Amino acid sequence: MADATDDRLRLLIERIERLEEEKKGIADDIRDVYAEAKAVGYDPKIMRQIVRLRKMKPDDRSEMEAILDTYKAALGLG
Amino acid sequence: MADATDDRLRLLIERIERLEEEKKGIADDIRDVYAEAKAVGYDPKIMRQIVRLRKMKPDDRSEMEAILDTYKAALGLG
Amino acid sequence: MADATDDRLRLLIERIERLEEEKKGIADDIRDVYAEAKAVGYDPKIMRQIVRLRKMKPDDRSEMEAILDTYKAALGLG
Amino acid sequence: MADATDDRLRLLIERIERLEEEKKGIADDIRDVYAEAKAVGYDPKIMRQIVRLRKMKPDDRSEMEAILDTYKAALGLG
DNA sequence: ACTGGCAGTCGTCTTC
DNA sequence: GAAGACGACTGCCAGT
Repeated sequence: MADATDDRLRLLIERIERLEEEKKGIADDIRDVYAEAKAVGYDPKIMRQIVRLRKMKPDDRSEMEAILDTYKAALGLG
Repeated sequence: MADATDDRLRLLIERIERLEEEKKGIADDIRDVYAEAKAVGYDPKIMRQIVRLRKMKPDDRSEMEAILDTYKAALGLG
Repeated sequence: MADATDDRLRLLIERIERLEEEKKGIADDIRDVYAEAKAVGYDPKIMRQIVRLRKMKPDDRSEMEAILDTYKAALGLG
Repeated sequence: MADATDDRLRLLIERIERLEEEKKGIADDIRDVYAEAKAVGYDPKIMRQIVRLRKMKPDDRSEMEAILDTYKAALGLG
């Protein structure tokens, strides 16, 4: 028995699955770019840090880095 | 100084950032579908389990469920 | 210069680090138990599911499983 | 029916559960320390970065920071 | 093939 | 109460 309710759920699930596939495709593309970067000598892990930093608003980033420096100084992490 | 090397890195980073944006867009869409499902009475958490189960190959799923039942029985999780 | 403020931060950090070490020790122990279980033929991944199920209140678990069955039926995931 | 096999599985599960509880206790303690630090004016998020940095071997950390600076310069993240 | 490291996902907590 | 952000955990992938 597959009534209207079943179909509604099925439709929602299928939309999600389609979107998940798309998302996976993009994620794979990202992975490829990092691999390509690594192949020409860049460090993927540090590139990820860069991406993270660039995501921040400049002022927030500056402030964060200033505090970080303070803490590092306090702990002898020069 | 922005030489060719710098540009290569910048290009790679920008490709990644563009892809990350696309990915986030898709993720937001997925979130919306779950929200819509919840609004009509479905349980999003359980829907996620369904999506996970459907991702598996049928044989693998059957086997997994069989083992799970065995373990549940062994522990009185009737 | 290491004034009182520095020391306060340092002390907090060191307490955290000590606790993190303890936590890692426990996590390693857990990993060992799963490895031991695997060595005698149990499936660690499914054991994790069992642990998750046992964490739930019995009534919540029953209800969840009932809904899950309904959804599975609706999608032909017999 | 609870034969020897069942008991072996049960025993393993129970050991895991006990360890999980301990782990959760420690995690809560860590959370408390961060909360305490925040209460006296420290930034927990940045403290976590410090903890991460201190976990690294000094040479690795220096090298990582050097590369990071290079990349930041290349991207105008002064 | 296995172990360790990393990224992505999931759940929690805080904020609005 | 819901939404958004953050941190923790699990699963996956690469390296050995």
